[in-house]
Amino acid sequence: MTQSKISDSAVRRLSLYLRLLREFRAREVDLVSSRDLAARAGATAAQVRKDLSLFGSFGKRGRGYAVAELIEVIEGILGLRGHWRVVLVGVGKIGTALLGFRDLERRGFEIVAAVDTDERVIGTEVFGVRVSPLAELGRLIREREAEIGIVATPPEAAQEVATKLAAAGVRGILSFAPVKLSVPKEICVRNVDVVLELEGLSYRMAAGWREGTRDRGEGARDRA
Amino acid sequence: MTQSKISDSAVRRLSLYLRLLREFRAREVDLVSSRDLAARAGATAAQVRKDLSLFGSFGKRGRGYAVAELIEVIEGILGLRGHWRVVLVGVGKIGTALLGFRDLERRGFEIVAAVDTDERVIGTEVFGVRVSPLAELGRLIREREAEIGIVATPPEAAQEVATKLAAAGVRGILSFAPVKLSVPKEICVRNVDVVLELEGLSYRMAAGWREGTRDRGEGARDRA
DNA sequence: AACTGTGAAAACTTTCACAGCC
DNA sequence: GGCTGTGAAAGTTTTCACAGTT
Repeated sequence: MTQSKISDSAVRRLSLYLRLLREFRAREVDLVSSRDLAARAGATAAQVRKDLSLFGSFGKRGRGYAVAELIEVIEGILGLRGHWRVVLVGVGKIGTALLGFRDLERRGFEIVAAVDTDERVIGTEVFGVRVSPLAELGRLIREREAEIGIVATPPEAAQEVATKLAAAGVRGILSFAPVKLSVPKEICVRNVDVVLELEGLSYRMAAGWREGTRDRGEGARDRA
Repeated sequence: MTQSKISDSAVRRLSLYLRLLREFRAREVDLVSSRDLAARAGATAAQVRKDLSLFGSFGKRGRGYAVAELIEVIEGILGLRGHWRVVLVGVGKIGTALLGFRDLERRGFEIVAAVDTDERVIGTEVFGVRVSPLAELGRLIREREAEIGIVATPPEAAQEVATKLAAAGVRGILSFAPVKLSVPKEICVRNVDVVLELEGLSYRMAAGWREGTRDRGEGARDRA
């Protein structure tokens, strides 16, 4: 059992490159070198080239990469041509923040339905999305063809919600609950966990980060 | 230049183990095996043992790890004995959600001050924390001895805020803005980026995640 | 018998360095 | 001259497998 699977970090970097490329485009730059991208992404030029070469040859030797073209290529790789329809479960503090976060839609993730269990929220409209009772979750997912579910409930409720999402046919779940969700393995799950990130900071602040800092970024690299 | 630096993923797993250990403790389990932890963390038993052995020998052969003791050990490793004082910059949707998120404090991260530029928010109290004008940021950090800054501002403002945080002496920054922050390299930075996570999901949903799924978790492993 | 701690092997990721092209 | 694409080398992380301990 060999490759064919691209590492998580490589995918993450592609997202990053994509964002940077859009900035370049907005500034009407239309050719970038791996070095340009690397400097801004905090990677090395060789890594940028390698990441891209995992999927094909998109650059022009001696010149660089065509910004507009590379944007399309990476969008294709990441599955971002077109919109994903997203259903939100839990309209508490995080859920509300997500509903108000225009970037999601601008980046191709449209929240097409929201549900909650709290009587006081059900029936209201939050940032233009009507909140339905949890019982409607399955129906809403099927009717609106949602493919991604966001879990923004208290941790105790998360597993039950994930099971329902899976049963109703979503293929991906983004969870803000600090618990490991068990779902059929063809469903992709990711977690966002602020406490975990803060603990990561804490570790580096307490222990490392003095010496041994692998400084990246600006410095000249690649054929130094 | 060799080791001595523990990988990010290992640190992340330690956080995870810590959380699981606390659950075990709440259920009055006082001895766990690497296998128990692994099953719940989505790792392998060997990995749990290796992660811990990077820092010392904390288990009892033939029995397992003492829950209470291991909690203390990991808290020590992660720098979580005692509280970190945190300053929040940006009391918009995300900032407000963070202020209302009691888990932060329970996990040792106390928000001791919050600032914003919006006149309508300045002077109000949000979940018990008074919001001050941005101009006060430096003074507040010094007076309240904040060591971590959270950046929850629009992306355009993030770099400027980060520079101020650094100048005022924080040693760690957690940023929700989708930009690479440049700060003196002794300051540790982490990003939380929901769009990036969704794009990661998108990639797996579009491309992989069919075959090649390295299923983990439940399955028997280690000395199989 | 159950389980840890750990060297050694395997797998994977990053960096190097250079041939090839514009 | 400047820059990509890529094998090969170096480095890192994960897994294996077993000696050692209770």
